[in-house]
Amino acid sequence: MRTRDYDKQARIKEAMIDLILKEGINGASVAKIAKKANVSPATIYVYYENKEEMLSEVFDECAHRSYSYIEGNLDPEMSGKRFIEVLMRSAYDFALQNEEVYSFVEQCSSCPTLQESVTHSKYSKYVFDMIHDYQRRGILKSYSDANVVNVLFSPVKFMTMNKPAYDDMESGLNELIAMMQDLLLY
Amino acid sequence: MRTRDYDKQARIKEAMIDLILKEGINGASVAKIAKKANVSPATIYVYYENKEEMLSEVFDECAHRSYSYIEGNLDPEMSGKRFIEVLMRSAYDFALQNEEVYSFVEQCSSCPTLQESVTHSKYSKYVFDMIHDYQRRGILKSYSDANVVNVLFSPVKFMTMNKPAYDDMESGLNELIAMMQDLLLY
Amino acid sequence: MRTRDYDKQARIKEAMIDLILKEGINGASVAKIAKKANVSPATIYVYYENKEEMLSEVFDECAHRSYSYIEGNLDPEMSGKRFIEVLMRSAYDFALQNEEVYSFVEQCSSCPTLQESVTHSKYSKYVFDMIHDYQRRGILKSYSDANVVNVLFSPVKFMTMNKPAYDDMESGLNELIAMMQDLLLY
Amino acid sequence: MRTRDYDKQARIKEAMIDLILKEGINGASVAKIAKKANVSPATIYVYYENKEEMLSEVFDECAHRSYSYIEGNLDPEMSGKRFIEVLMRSAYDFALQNEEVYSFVEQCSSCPTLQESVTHSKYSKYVFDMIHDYQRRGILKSYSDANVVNVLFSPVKFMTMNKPAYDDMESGLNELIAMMQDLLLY
DNA sequence: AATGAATGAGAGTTCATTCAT
DNA sequence: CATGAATGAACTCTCATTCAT
Repeated sequence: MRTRDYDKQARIKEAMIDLILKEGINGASVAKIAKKANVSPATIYVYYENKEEMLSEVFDECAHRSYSYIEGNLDPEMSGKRFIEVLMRSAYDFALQNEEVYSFVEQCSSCPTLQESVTHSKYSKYVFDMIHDYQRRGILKSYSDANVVNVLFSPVKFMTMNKPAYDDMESGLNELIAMMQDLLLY
Repeated sequence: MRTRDYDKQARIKEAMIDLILKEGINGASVAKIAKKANVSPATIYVYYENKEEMLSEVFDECAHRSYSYIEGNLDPEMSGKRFIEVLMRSAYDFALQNEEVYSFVEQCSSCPTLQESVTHSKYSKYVFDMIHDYQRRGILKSYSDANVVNVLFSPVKFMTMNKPAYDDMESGLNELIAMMQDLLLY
Repeated sequence: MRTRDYDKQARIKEAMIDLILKEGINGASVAKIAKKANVSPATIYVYYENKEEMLSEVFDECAHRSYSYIEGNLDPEMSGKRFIEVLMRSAYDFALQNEEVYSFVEQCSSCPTLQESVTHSKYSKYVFDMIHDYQRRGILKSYSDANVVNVLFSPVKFMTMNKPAYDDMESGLNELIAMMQDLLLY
Repeated sequence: MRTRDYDKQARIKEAMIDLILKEGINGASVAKIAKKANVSPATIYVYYENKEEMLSEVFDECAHRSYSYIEGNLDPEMSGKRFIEVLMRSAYDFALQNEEVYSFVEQCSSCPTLQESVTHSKYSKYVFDMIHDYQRRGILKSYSDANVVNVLFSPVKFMTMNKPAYDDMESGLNELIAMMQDLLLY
């Protein structure tokens, strides 16, 4: 259990994410966030210059959490096949377990006002380094970075956003992983 | 009585899409839309029950336009290789030429309030039928419908939303097409 | 059963009264009235100059219905005691049976905009004539017209508007009638 | 933080009552009230949740003021005759002097939306206690509470609302008081 | 006579933000 | 640092009414 007056900023972030997920980006007004976080609206402006900054900071943190999770599951020793599987499955699992955060990030990504702050560092250097390594070692086919990342992540994202299209998510994911292993590995 | 002015309705739709794209979904207020369309705010409510209905109706039309464009470029006689190329390139071209509409559709897709009206008929029956046909004729590998559609469309979408990740869009697209031909065809 | 296209004006009046009673005077917008009466908003302006005229005309008719009902129960031959009883009971019965109309009239009475058109002829000449007759014949005490009418009607109105104050309406009314007979008759 | 400005709240209340009386309940829009009270429309929502709450709160206060005034003129030592006179005259005086408030309360009473909050405690316990006392002492006839209150207040109310029916208000009131003394006292 | 379309004005309410303490 | 009060601007939507057929 958290202490009664734990970090205000954390409470604000949480409240914000919560509200965005429950009521959409429009539902997350400063007033509502303040009430949910149990602080005054004015207090929010002690921590953030304005609402846009709030959004982008919270977004960054969410994205970071996501990368960390994926990276935490990776291991430079694993085979190319396993690498692909772990990467895709991690992204998928994270999306399911933290559906909130993921959907929040998605929502921000398509909000024009935020797009600038978003595109930077969308995928972690760590993952790129591993990809390059597998390519150098002749395990991964030498497609362009952008497209490798693209086919590894965008179809997973598609799955989570189009669940109704899939009869069985688990086997759908397995098939997708197999497809990408087939496509990217020698 | 006055007859319904369908040009007016068209102007409203256009103004709406325009504004959403320029200022995001939040920037597209009824008042602004009305001003841009050169009608009174009240007039908008002659054509739409409320703002949500506006969004979803315009969304539907946009989605429809997109499918029509893609379908218009397809031809049952073409080879499997060409089918994949045309499909992906059409989706990409449409996204670029009608960047407005495409991005609008995207934006709506990640707006919680609209998600219900969105998932239905996301991809056209016509395309599914062609896919099944190619599969039956042993040209296309027999992956599940959902995943075939997934890998054909989501990476293209990814491209248009992550342009900065690509040095050269054209060659990026070509590579992507080649990858999918490799993946899906026998 | 009414014929399918019976008098439009009647339908408008009814719809209006209905709406006022169900949703209050503010709930009775021209648009809603039109929809309920199954006519176009514009049609209403064929019959009435504007909304105020509508209100006052409908009000007048309601008031008239009320007087007619009361007058219909009176009979010049009856005793003073009976006269008072019939007058009060009629007013009360009408209020209950036509609670709608009565409450509508009340509501109009306290709407400043309408007060001018209301005060005239609030009580019928017929009733006044009977009162004068009973007074001339030494049956009714010779209080001023205004006060006789006042004590005969306002307490009944009070009852209908303060039902919760009464345990049993019927016996409350009986007592009230007895009181006024005691007060007004020699 | 800024301290609540109770003068501001008072100005809002006053503005509201003022407007309701001059232009009716419909004429008292939030914007107009705000302008008259010299505050921003948004400020009103600092003090009241919504317009309905505004109305009912202001109504309550007005009703309270009215009771207080009447009670202030009563004295347990006075004779039954005097009690009736003071009660009716106070009600009448208050209605005239604070015609605004009184008419406002009336208007609210017949507004369907407010009727719930209105019926409670319409007449003060203090007055009831005095009535019971006079009855126990054999001074006041033992009619039911509801009817005693009814005949003491509703005719006065009638007077103030039907002034044109009276040639001379003062003598009209005197007659009415005499009538009720006659009716209610042994 | 009758109507659906159209509208300017305004309704109640919430917004992101600043002020004063 | 932290806050409730305060706000102008903007929000979605409805109003009574008129227009064009």
